Amino acid sequence: MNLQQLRPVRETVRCGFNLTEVARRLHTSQPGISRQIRELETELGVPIFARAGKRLLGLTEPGRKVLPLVERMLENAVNLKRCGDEFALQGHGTLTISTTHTQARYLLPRVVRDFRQAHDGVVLHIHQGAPQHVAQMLRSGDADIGIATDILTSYEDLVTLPCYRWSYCAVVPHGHALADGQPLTLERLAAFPLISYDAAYTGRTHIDEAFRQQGLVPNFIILAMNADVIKTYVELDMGVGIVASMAMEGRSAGDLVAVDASHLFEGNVTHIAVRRSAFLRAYEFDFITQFAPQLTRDVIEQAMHSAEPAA
Amino acid sequence: MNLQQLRPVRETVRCGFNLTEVARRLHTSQPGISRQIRELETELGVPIFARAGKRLLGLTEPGRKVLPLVERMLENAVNLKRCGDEFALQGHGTLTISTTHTQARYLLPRVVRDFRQAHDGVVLHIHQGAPQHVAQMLRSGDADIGIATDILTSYEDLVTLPCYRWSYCAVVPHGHALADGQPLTLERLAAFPLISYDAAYTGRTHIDEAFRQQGLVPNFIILAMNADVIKTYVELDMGVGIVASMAMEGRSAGDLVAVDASHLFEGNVTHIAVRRSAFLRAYEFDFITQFAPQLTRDVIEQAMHSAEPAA
DNA sequence: TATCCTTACGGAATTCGTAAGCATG
DNA sequence: CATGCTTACGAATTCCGTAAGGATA
Repeated sequence: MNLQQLRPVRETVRCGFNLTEVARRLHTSQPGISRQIRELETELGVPIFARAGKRLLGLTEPGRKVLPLVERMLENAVNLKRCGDEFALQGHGTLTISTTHTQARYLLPRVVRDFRQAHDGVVLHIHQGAPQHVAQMLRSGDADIGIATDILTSYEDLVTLPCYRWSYCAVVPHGHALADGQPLTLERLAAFPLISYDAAYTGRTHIDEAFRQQGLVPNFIILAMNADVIKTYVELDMGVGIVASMAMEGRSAGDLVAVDASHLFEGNVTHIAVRRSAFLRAYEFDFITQFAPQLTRDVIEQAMHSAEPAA
Repeated sequence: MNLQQLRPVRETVRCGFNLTEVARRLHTSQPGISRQIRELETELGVPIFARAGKRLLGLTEPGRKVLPLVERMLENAVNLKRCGDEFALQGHGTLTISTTHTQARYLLPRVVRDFRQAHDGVVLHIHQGAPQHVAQMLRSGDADIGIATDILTSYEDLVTLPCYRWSYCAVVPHGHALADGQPLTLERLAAFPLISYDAAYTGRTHIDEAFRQQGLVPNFIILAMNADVIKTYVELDMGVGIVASMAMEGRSAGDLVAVDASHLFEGNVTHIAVRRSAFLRAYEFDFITQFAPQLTRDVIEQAMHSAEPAA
């Protein structure tokens, strides 16, 4: 058996069973891929892929059983390499974070600054995307650490740790009727055209839920993907923005005013996640602890090695 | 990286860092071993073994970190192969049980008979040894399933499941003073020369403990490794035997009489164990369930995938 | 001096890419 | 006929065992 034979198998599934594309992705020839797959199949004694004539259709029953083991194997190989690198490169390395806009824009800068100071040999990649994209990057091994709200909790192969709780605030232009110092209510909010996050993002469900429970129908006129866009439209006086409160920290001095709305909507919890079976390098532990101080190395390791809280 | 490079590393540790012996054990040449180790070290970029000149002394610090990953990798390779075999051989295969004498002699026969009936293509190996030997065979991958009392509980890489509780009985020749129908007491027992298990076996600690707590000093004249030996000496009228009660089931009709002692000594629990990261074939689940009906496939899988009950 | 690891070298086996073949939508 | 997988073949590489070398107890 050979690790060379495993990569094509994993990639074939990811590429929708098109060997030509697998070859392209793995930078090798298509017959090579074809052969390695068949070699593994002969060695294991079972067909992994279902074929119609010369075309691959999907996984066979043994294939479905074998695939997770193949993936585990490949992940172990990466872990082994990483473990070596940690000592070999002594603090140098790469760290890929996948996260949503809100985190990347408002929470990470401080953490990243401190992290760079402590680990100036580590090259940091920060990917930004929708929460489910974050999860996918983590699971495929394209990212080491994922930071997002909610969504990450549902995957068994990820370990998801709560970091902190946050809530929303309304954003209005200076002198707006809602900035009169009176406490905000859902009724008052619903009277204005609203601008907030698109449904796929940042716990929008909690916003909708709050209005629904009060029997109110909010008038969302723009659904944006991040707070910067929302604020831009608010500045154009197109409506009242509802954004994560950290997007307005230290911003009330500008043209916009933040009005606390934490009592109106259920709070969201930002989570940080890693692959359960990943080998974390020392600086990865450091990063996580810097992002959420209560998540010390011990806490993280314990969470990774313990089971799901009721699967 | 290559699986060929990993095996020598694991074996080197097991052989006490003697490459010549590693080569012998892996049926290859010594320079080959030497090279593969160095190749892996170069690829990882760190030395795995500490060397004094040309001699290997032990693991380096990176080596200690790398070793468990190497072992996991090799185990995964075995799992993958097994997974294939399960489909390819359709019910054929091998099952290696490592267990203590008491289990092998008195409990397993019934289970093995039923198992063979259900899986006549599976070749069954039954190894017998001391409890710690059982654990060792399991951990090294030389056995698939281990059955023993107590000891197995302490390893993190093993999943240990309780099967049933048992206790002791005294064994005396027909017409012996202790076979008078009166309930047995520790005092009465201590008055006779005793024959029981060697300290390394089958929960001897509970026997010693019971006497100690009553301030009695039992007079053990023979410490044997299994009940058959003990019974032989009892038949020669050399003393009173104390054996696991299942060793006397359906035996009171012979020359020997069993006298219940379950109220005198704390009960022992027989455990069944597998490697936590093993891939269990269908017939392995079957075997376990046949040995302990409450251990269904679901129960076993849940235990394997969940964490230790407080590490 | 015996043990034990490394280096050197050459033959064997494996690997891999190109080119051609063939089935299918 | 375009796409997609397999087969065929030859070059390049890798692998591996034998033999010699050198260090250490």
